[in-house]
Amino acid sequence: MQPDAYNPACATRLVLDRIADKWAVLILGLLAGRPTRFNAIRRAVPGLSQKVLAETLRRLERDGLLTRTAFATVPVTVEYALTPLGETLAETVDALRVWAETHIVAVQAAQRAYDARIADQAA
Amino acid sequence: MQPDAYNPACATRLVLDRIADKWAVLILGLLAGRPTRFNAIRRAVPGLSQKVLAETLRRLERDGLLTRTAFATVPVTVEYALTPLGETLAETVDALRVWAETHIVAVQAAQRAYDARIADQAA
DNA sequence: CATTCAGGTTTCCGATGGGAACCAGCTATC
DNA sequence: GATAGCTGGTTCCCATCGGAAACCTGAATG
Repeated sequence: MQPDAYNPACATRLVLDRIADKWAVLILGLLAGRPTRFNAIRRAVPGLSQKVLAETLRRLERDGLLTRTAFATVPVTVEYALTPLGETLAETVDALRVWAETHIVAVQAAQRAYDARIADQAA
Repeated sequence: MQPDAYNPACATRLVLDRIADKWAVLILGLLAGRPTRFNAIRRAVPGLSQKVLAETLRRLERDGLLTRTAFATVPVTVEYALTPLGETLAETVDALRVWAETHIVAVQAAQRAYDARIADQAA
């Protein structure tokens, strides 16, 4: 079968579903080039709950995008690092973050214009 | 304020949340370069419900990424087309789809390996 | 008169996501 | 010696979200 993200029977759909995720984007961007510990990620991504971080990391690990390494320190520290596969995705996904940061102003202006139009219609 | 997707108080977070969406990725990719009607999008993206399509299109319109044009035909036809801003985003998100289609095999292999490791642990 | 097409909206329900609390193991502090 | 703190999670509960299916308007068609 040819990979085709538009075919719901194609597993590509599942992969896309997994990587088109806000938290995954931020985590991959953060880990790019530098392994990071669980709580360090948490601190770097405010608003991300422990639960969702743990789940997201486990999914990314399962997908072969990052590795989880526990060190027998006290307390135990766990380090997450991108795999080569993960690094290739991080580059791709970081473009999304960059787009958001670059075009935020235009998007917000569009939102205000849209909302004004809607308000006029209602009036 | 500097745009910073890692700051939850920054609106960039909202934009990222909106564009890091499976359906938005597929829709933007589909509309790239060619305006498309509501039901044509629906047929091209199996699994996408009318409700979610309508909602997603309205959000993308509000964000200034596409335009909605109704033609007074019978029955009324509605055409959705990317704005220049939307085109720039479509290029970026399409990279995500391409990545998924390119690396699906590696991801699936990683998943099988992971699941086997877990099964071993349990046994 | 019923069906078909267009582009939606409404209703309902199950899955998902966030917040907060809890847990274990060890240490440093009072 | 009790308490608080660090580590990296897990569990519980509730609100929101997404999907399925039904319904809607309005005109043409058989």
